Amino acid sequence: MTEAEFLKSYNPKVFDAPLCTVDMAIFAVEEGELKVLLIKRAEHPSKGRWALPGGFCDLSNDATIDATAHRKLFEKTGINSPYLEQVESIGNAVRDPRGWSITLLYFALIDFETIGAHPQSEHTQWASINEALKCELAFDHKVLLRKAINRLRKKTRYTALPISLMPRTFTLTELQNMFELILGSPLQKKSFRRRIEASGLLEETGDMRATSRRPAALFKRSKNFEEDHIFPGLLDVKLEQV
Amino acid sequence: MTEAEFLKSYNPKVFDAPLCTVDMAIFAVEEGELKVLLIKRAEHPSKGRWALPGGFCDLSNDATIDATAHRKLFEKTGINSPYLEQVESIGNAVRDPRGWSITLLYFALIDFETIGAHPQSEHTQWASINEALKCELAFDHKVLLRKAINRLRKKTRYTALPISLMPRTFTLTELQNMFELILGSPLQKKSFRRRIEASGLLEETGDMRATSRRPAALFKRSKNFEEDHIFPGLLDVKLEQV
DNA sequence: ATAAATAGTGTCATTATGACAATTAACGCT
DNA sequence: AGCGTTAATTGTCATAATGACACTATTTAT
Repeated sequence: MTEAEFLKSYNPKVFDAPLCTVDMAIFAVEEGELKVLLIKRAEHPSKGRWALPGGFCDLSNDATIDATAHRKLFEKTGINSPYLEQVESIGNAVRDPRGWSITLLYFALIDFETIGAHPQSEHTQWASINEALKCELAFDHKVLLRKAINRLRKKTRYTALPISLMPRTFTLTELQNMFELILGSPLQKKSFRRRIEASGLLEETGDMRATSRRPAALFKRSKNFEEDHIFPGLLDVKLEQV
Repeated sequence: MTEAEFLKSYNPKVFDAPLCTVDMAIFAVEEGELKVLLIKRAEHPSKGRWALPGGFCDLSNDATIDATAHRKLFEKTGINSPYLEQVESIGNAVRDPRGWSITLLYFALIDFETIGAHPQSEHTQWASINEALKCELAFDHKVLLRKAINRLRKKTRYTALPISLMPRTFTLTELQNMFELILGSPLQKKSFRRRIEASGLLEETGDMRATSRRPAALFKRSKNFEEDHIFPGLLDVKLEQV
């Protein structure tokens, strides 16, 4: 039998296949808090529970699983090009009452200022991490959320990832606040600035942020910006794993 | 409708689900070369091509995707408890001619000396990384192999992962050779030993390796061994990404 | 005994971060 | 204009970890 003949006679439905979904932890910062987008499930199972946005791969419209993730993100936030990273895939017989299921977990980092909109309604909320982890989330989404947060925290110790949560321009103090917010502990101002400057990831815009005190220089991503730039040393904080 | 009623009437087969497989890059070292296990495909598609070992999740026997990975590893190597890590999931419409498919990519690190057997036959070979990447591997397995190798190399710069490729006891020089083999560049003996010693991951067995020259102290994993121990600094090598 | 080879150590330089003080620039107030 | 307050920015030294490289130690072969 040739491969062409084999494929002609192949029926993918004869084997049991797991349910396959993409779930996303979409992070943003608002009012000095790290928040995650939650959707209230409109249908069974887990109807009425808060959940991470997600859904099935649409085989006829999504070319890749990343496309599915981008589509989900766009449907919920209107955002096209966020920082998007695959965290891990979790699959087992018990996580979804409909049957053996696998989810591809992503996280996205977005920023309200460049986007403008942050939908909030009866069925959509931006919950702070602590709030979200206190909820009874749908399925195993609490586990998923923990994995996403832990990944974000871990990478914040040795990469420049949190820059992707910032608006187009920002001050170094604002950026440091973002790092501290994610890590949950304060950083040394001087060390932080040295790191950032040595990385060459940012450049001054020339403008200043007008505040009630001494104005701060505004920075933006430079030509050679890469969000997961790896610093030569780890930031010395003890992470609380959630 | 209650959730129970919903589930009763739910048919997972009405939606098109992607094919879902687990593929593994199983690494081991032999004769000073980093090798990966390849299987010659017995069936269509890609019949006759070399491929990474893998296969479908067996929903009735595997409780989790990690169980599938462990099962595949055991089937091919007889090994039960290797270092096993999920690398990434790759899914798209074109990687498998049978249709939209997702693979969950893992890599495993094993060591021949503790295991004993390294199957090699007409249908099974341990190929050096360079050989394997020169082959026309089945499906997108060349891409998968690259991803697995790059992950291994990257983590070797800041973790103790390669210890999992070593036999139960080994000398520090042998361990350094392993690191150098993976990284593709030489390391400073002193720096390397300092790092390892400071980590507390290893302890001396008290025995010595008898060689034709000065004997070397044998080490083994200590109580507090953890394969992905993170060192405070990056090894300073420029990685060639494959 | 001596050379060769590999194991293991000593030492200083370099790089990066931690700690913390000092300086600078703006604002509001008197 | 001068002063206090606040936040931005820089200076300086200590500490930690790696890089470079030389030196010592131990074994075998000759």
